[in-house]
Amino acid sequence: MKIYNTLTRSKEELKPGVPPLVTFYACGPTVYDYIHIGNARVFIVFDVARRYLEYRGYNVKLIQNYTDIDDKMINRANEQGISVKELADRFIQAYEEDVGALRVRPANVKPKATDHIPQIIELVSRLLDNGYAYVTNGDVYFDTSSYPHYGQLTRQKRDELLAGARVEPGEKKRNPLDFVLWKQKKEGEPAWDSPWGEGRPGWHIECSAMSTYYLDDTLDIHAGGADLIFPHHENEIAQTWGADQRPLARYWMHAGYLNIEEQKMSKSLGNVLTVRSLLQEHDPLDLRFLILSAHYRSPLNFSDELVAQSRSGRLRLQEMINNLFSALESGGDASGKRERDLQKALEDAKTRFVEAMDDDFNTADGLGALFDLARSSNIYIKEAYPYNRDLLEEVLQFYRGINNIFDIVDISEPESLDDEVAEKIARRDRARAEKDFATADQIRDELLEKGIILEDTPHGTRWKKK
RNA sequence: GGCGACAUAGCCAAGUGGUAAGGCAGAGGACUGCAAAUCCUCCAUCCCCGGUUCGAAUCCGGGUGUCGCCUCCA
Repeated sequence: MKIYNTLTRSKEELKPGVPPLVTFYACGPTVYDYIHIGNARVFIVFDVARRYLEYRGYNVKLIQNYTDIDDKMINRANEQGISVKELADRFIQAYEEDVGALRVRPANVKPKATDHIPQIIELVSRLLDNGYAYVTNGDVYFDTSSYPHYGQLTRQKRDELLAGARVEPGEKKRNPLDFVLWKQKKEGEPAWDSPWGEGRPGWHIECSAMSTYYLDDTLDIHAGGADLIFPHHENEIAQTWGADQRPLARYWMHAGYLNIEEQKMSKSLGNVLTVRSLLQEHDPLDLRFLILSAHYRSPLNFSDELVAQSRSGRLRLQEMINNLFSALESGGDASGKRERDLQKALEDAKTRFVEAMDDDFNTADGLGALFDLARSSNIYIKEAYPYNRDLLEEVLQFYRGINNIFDIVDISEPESLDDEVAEKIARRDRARAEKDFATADQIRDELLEKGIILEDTPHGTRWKKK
């Protein structure tokens, strides 16, 4: 299993600290608003990564934090005239709803920054003790000049970073690159007692504190969106080193950007697409499929056309699953060349899928393997009759396993038909046998209105829900 | 200015040395009473110019173009 490590800019063999355990920390949302599709990409991509690692036999412990205290939280809460806590509660719930609809599985631990103030204070104290931080008027800053490797993740030296850095007026930093660990309370802001007076944590510190608290040692994987590389993850690395003289994580994974119609999503362009609004008109599985159709590190350009394409492609897989269930009804124990061909196609797909995913989670290539098997499976169903029931089950079982990672189709036993509909289908079949196509078509239209689509196959009429 | 990524058919997208996966759309055909679903066929010399090599989309050099980061944006 190879993973692209942003730290080394290369693919590396995954070697967890204590296999089969993989400790996985994914940066979670700042809960001040509904998440947008760009956020969703990150969560979906790492959800799939996590599930694939489990598929490969790893025992994944996933931590995903909620940032529930920072400037954005405070500003938004003030705008809305509610407390930061109320804001956080509301959008944590919204997040869980949205991401749940997208079938992202919850993390094992979902810590909030505000629940870990003691750990944060403790970490800041240690940084001060170790000489990596300084206090200015109740603020505590990390001293980037004290950490020689600062810039390693960003691949820039301190002075190079410095060249582009902006200096905010009125700041109490010694150096523009220094960042705040603890922020002194301003009037009307939530605050906690600390050795440096009342205040609140800076943004970067929470992840270092919480990952250390829950996982105790160097993380196997630390993941987030590409825009977190600098400064967020760079700072986390520096902090954790300063406090504990150890790397924060072995592998750094970053998901690429998602743009809208070639443009970055931004409030000023008015092109922010929330998951909530997209779910009004799109099937969440189509969105998942869309995300997985590109490699996670590539930029992805979201558009209505792309959603439509994704849907068509996804429905091809869904239809194939339906075909499998339908064929199972007439499954027997046939065996011959057709069975051998399908068996071969199945083995090929298994191999290719794992090879693709083992190569830094190449989901696009993995999908290719699924489509290839879909064709073979459809050919088998079309040409071989009766079928080999065990083989059909085996194919279905493969897709079940894959879908436990990708989650892009529904694989469940077809519902049983209610008597009224069954009777109508029987009546239509009689009409067709008598070449009374007017009646047959009328019944088909009738059922279509009820959301039931009829398809005539050489082996009888089958139905599906619209 | 510094750092970095990317450039494959109408669209999306794999492929990192051996003569271009897959999906969507499109065209033709098979099947069907008609449909639907499905299957078959067709549809790219991989941004440009050099170089290395028996052989390059894949490696090297030089261009061109697009994008990102250097601001508490995923």
